[in-house]
Parts: sequence; structure tokens; C-alpha cells
Amino acid sequence: MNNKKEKTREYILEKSSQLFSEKGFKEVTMKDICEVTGLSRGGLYSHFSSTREVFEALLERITSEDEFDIEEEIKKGSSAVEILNASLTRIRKEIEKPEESLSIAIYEYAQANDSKEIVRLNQRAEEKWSKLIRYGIEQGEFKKVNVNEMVSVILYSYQGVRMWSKIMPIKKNTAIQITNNIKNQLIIK
Amino acid sequence: MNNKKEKTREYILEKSSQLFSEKGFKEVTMKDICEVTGLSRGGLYSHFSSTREVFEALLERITSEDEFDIEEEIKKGSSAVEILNASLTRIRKEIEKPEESLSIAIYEYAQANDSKEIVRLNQRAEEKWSKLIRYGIEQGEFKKVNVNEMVSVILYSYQGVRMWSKIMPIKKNTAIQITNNIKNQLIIK
Amino acid sequence: MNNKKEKTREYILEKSSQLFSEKGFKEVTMKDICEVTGLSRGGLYSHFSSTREVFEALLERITSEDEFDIEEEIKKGSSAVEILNASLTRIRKEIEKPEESLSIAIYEYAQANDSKEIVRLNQRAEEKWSKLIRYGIEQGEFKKVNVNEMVSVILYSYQGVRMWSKIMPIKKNTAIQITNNIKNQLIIK
Amino acid sequence: MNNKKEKTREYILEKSSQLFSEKGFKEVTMKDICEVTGLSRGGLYSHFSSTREVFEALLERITSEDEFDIEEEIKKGSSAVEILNASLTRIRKEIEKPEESLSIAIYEYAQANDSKEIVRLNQRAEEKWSKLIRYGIEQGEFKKVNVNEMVSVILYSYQGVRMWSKIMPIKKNTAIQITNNIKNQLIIK
DNA sequence: CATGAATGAGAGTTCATTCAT
DNA sequence: GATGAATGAACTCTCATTCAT
Repeated sequence: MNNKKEKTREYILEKSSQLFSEKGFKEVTMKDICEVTGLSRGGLYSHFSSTREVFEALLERITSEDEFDIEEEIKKGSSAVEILNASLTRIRKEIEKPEESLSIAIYEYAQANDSKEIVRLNQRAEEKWSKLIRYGIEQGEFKKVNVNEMVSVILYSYQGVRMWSKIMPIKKNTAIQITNNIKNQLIIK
Repeated sequence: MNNKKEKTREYILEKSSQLFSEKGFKEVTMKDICEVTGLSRGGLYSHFSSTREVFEALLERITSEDEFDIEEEIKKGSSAVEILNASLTRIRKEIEKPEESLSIAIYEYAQANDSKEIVRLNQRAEEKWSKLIRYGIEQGEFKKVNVNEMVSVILYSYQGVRMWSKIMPIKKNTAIQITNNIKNQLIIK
Repeated sequence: MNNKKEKTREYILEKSSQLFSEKGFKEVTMKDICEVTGLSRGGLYSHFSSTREVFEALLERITSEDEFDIEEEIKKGSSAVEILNASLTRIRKEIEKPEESLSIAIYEYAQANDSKEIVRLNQRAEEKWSKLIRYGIEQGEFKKVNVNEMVSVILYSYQGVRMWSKIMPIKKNTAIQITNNIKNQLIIK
Repeated sequence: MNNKKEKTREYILEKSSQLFSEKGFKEVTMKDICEVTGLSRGGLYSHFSSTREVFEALLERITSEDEFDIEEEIKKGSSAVEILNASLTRIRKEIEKPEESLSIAIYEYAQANDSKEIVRLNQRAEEKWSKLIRYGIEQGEFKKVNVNEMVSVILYSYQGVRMWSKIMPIKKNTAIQITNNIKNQLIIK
């Protein structure tokens, strides 16, 4: 019945994801997780032995589910503009429901654990965006911008919005404004 | 005697600022502050009765010290480009020494306390930047950009870098790239 | 099938004997026994329902395996000196490999459970030694010592060495010295 | 008011000594010590942070209080027989009130912590007894026994009785018998 | 007033023991 | 029967907070 154990595990991740999303990483306790899952102390501990472990499992799930695959899209022959639009829309949507986002928790986790995982995630994102921009330039769809510069602006301006939107009522159109700015800097005409 | 009390207070803020900078807001305890200040439990409590209070005093000090005053500069007749350069340089310098920055702590504090102070700080920054950009446009120094859009990009891309640079070794020139991007979007020629 | 149950039982005793020998009685948990035997919780519990039960089964096995039977030897007509030598050698050998000895565990068990079994074991040993010494005196092989006194010295000096040798690197010849002392006190010439 | 802290410390040692004497080392918990002392969790922890620490402080106290000093007596010019009698009487008395003895606890502690302290204690005892016996031989009061052999018998037979008397109702005269045996082996006439 | 000993709430962790499968 | 997931009691340990000195 390995299945049962696996199911409980998934259930714990599900429920604690909500917790981490609300309270960040540092303020979640094993007791909290017991409460939201309805598990007993010992029950929870037989699956994970610290909030850190739970969170790492969660991180793994997130990064493996991965997301929109820019490289895949390039292979499929989608145009750079299409891919750009799709990518920016995905980010914007995510920002628009901050209650589901783990960004604070990821941030706190990273600070408390100097995690390499986070660095890796960031590098991967950088690479993807670089590829897309180069692809757009090659295709004649994008202006001949400084690629690294553009990637930095994209990544960090979204990070900034994403993070602050969780703790401040950010005007709805802020994300749209940033999206527009990026598009204007990139797309020809 | 009031003087002595005031001095101790300042001393506590000084020392705990380092702590908050290292560990963020949530992980600092009153005990920690006792230890770094060398004060007794009772001694510390006679000045502040929670880490929150200490942190709020710190916030107040920071926001009152305030910084470079854009409005002041406009009145002085400085050119928009000069003010822009000075402002961007100040931000970049701050990002370059993340060990002194309270950004994580401010962030954690804000999340845990849904503070209005943070919202206010943000609004003030928005207003300042709006003013500067409008001033530049009026003076014919800046391109006729969409002001709100530009302000969003500026504020959040820097926030993004500022925060992640505390937990990740961010390439030194990332901040420069963002600075350049902003200048290119704004300054004519 | 009863056979299988019996075999598992033996296997559990075997494995947990090692554990008790290393860690004493009080520090061994049912979980430990599960681990060394590879049995599941429920599996183990269907044989024994506490470490105490396991240990008592172990004790029983030890005392029934019994050892060198002094009375038997007397009947066989062995000389008192021969029996003495054999008995002392057996004890000394046991002391020389403390890693196999359950003496600590027995001691801890006895203290925690005020067991009558231990008292009985001790009485039997006393009786055996009394018989042997009286036999030796009757045979004219042993000096006319005070029997009870001699038995006490024999039993407790060995107990002392046995126990401390488990926790201290006792000089190898300590056991030999005690053996010699006893022989000198007993054997004529 | 360092005095107050010191007093509480002493009080804790006092009370926990009783506990260790009853239950040995392994079964005493910090909670138990809280209960017998009437201290709160935090209160106790500000003095000692584990049962091990408490026990070590206790050990230190015991070994420094030290005991009857054989060397001192030799210097004073007491006869070897007098010193022997006094020493054996002290041990016998101690054995007669097992409820006050820490021997089980020391033993369990030593087994769980491979303590060097215990080894040292034992060495010191060995040295003292060796000195006394040599002194007695020099003075012509003691028979020319094998010193090391005699020391082993003395130390370990008493250890054996001391330990088992805590867990078994040992006949009152066992200790006397051993004492007599030792005297007979040593004292001339 | 300052000090630091003491309190007590609450988080972490481990196991004996049970019980649905 | 055997299995191992889950329960819950009992410990360990850490701090915010109080209060006698």
C-alpha cells in the first residue's frame, strides 16, 4: 500500500502549500501543518521531519511541474512574439493571484538556508529568457537590444512586483504596465 | 538623565539594525537583542517591549533620515538628468552592499504586520519618481514616455534586485544593466 | 507453522541480545529491535509486547542453557581443584569478552524491575560455590576456610570486575589476579 | 546576587542526587528534576541544560569532597592497621545504606558516556590502596602479599557488593565477611 | 531604575502501541 | 497473521515576559 503513504504525502504538500503561501516559510511550524492536515504529530513526522523538508518537497514539485517551456515552443516554430506574449501573460496571471503564490516563502526559505536550488532556478530562468530574446532578434521580430540588460529588467522587475504585491495592494495595472514596457522595448513596431 | 535613556535607545537601534539585516525580521528575538547590546532583559524591556517595537523605531529613523530629496533638487534648479543620475547611483550603491540592507527585514515585517508604513513609503517613492519624470519631460530632457509605466519599471526592478541580491550572488553588473536600461528609456540621445 | 513462529522468536532474541549487550536494558526501545531484526512493528508485537518481555525471555534462555554444573561434576568424581579451576576459567573467559556480556543490561533490568529472577540466580550461584568449597574441604584438597566468607569474596569480586570491565578498560590481568587470590586462599600448598 | 543562583544550584544538586540514587542515571528526566525541585522548566534550564550536566556537577562535588585521605593518615603517623580498619569501615557503612548511594547512577552514566572521570576515580582508588598496603608491609604490620592482586580483590569485591546490594537484599553480613577476608589476608596474626 | 532568576506557554521530537488493510 | 501508517503521551528545549531584589 505504498499508495497510501504517497497519497498522504501529497495531501500534506497540498495543505501546507496554502500555509506557506499565507505565512511565508519562517512562521510555519510543524504543529501548524498538523492542524491543517488533521494529522497527529507522529503521523506528520513519519513523512517529513521538519518544515524545511516539507518545503523542499514542495519546491521540487513546483520546479518539476515546471512551466511553459520556451525552448519547446521555439522548436514548434511559434513566433517569438507569440512566445513572449504567452510568457508575459503567464507571469502576470500569477502575480494577479498573490494568495496562491509561494514567493514570500521561497524568499524566506532561501534567506534562512542559503539554498542552491534557488540559484539554480534563477539561472534557468535567465537562460530561457536569453534564448527567447536572441531567437526574436534572429527572426527579425525583436529590436537589437542588449540581451543581458533586457533579461535583468524582465526578471527583476517581475520579481519586485511579485513580491511586493503579496504584502501591498499593488494597483492592478502595475503588472500590465511592466508587461507593456517590456513589449515596447522588444517588439518591432 | 533623559539623555542617557535616549543614548541607550540609539545604541539598541544601532546594534539591532545589524541583527535585522543579517537575519531578517522574523528570526530576531528579544534575547538576541539582549545579547548583542549586552543589556539585561529588564533593561531592554524598559526601552522596547517587542522586536516589533524596536523595528518600528528603526523604520522611523530610516524614513526620517530620508534620503536624497528630489523635490528639493528640482527647486534648486538641477537638471532632470543630473537628478536621475544621482538617484540611480544612490540605489545602485545601496544594492552593492547587501550586508547593510534591511530589505529582507522590512519585507518580513511588512508581511507579518500588514503595515501601512510600508504602503506609505512606497507611495512617496512613486510620487517622487513621477515628479522627476514629468519634470524631465517638461524640460525637454526626457522622452515622452508613459510616466506610470516608467515608474513601475524603475521601482520594482530595483526592488527585485535589491531583495534577491541579499540571498543570491547576483552578478555585479545586473544593477548597472538595469540603470542603463532606465536611462536609455528616459534620456534623449 | 508453529515452527516458524518459534524460529522468528529465536531470531529476535539473538539480535536483541546484541543490542542489550551494547546499550544496556533501559536504552533499548521496541523500535530499535524492529530495526535490527527487520521486523515490522506489528510483527514484533505479535511475539513480544515490551522490551521487558524480550529481555525476560533472554534471561530465561541464559539461565536454562545454564552453565557448567558443579553438582554434576562432583557426582562424576572430579577433584575439587579440577572443578575450581574449570569454574574460575569459565568466569575469566567471560570477563575477557565484555562486548558479549549482558551484565549491564541484567543490572539495569534488575534495578528497574526488582526482579526475583535475579535474586534466584544469585542464590543458586551461592549454593553451588558453597557445595564446591565444602566438597574440597571434605576431600582434604582445600584449606578449612570460612565457607560463606569465601563465597562472598568469589561472587562479588567477579561481579565487580565483570561490570566495570564493560565500561572501563580494565587491565587484562585483573581477572587473573583475582583468580590467583582465590586459588591461594583455597588450595592447600 | 550571585549567591542566589549558587544556592539554587546547590539545591538542585541536593534534590537530584536523591533522584539519581533511586532511579539511576538513564531514567531521570529534566522533568523529574523540575518536579522534585519545584522549579519551572526554564528555571532549571538556566542552571543546567541536561541531566548529564546535572550529574557531572554532582560527580564533581562528590570527588572533590573526597573522602578519607589515606596519604594524609600515613603522614600523620597512624598505623597501617588503623588506616585499614578505618577505610574498610567507611566502605562498609556506605554499602549498608544503599538508598543514598549513587553507584548505579554512576555506572549507568559511565556506560552511556564513556566518561574519563570514572577511569580517573578508579585509578586514584587503586593508587591509594597500593600505597596503604606497601606502607603496611614496610611497617611490618602486613603480610608480604602480592600488592596488585590484593588491590584488585579489595576494589572489585566491594564494587560488586556495592552495586548488587542496591538491587538485591544482600545479607547484612556479606560486607562484613568481605571485610574479614581482606583483614585476614593482610594483617599479621 | 536596572538586573537577571524564574515562569510558563509552545514548538520540536521520539516512541510504545493500536488498527485498518 | 503481518504490515506499517497513524495516534498520542511524554520529553526536550527556547523564549517572551514578569518581578523580587
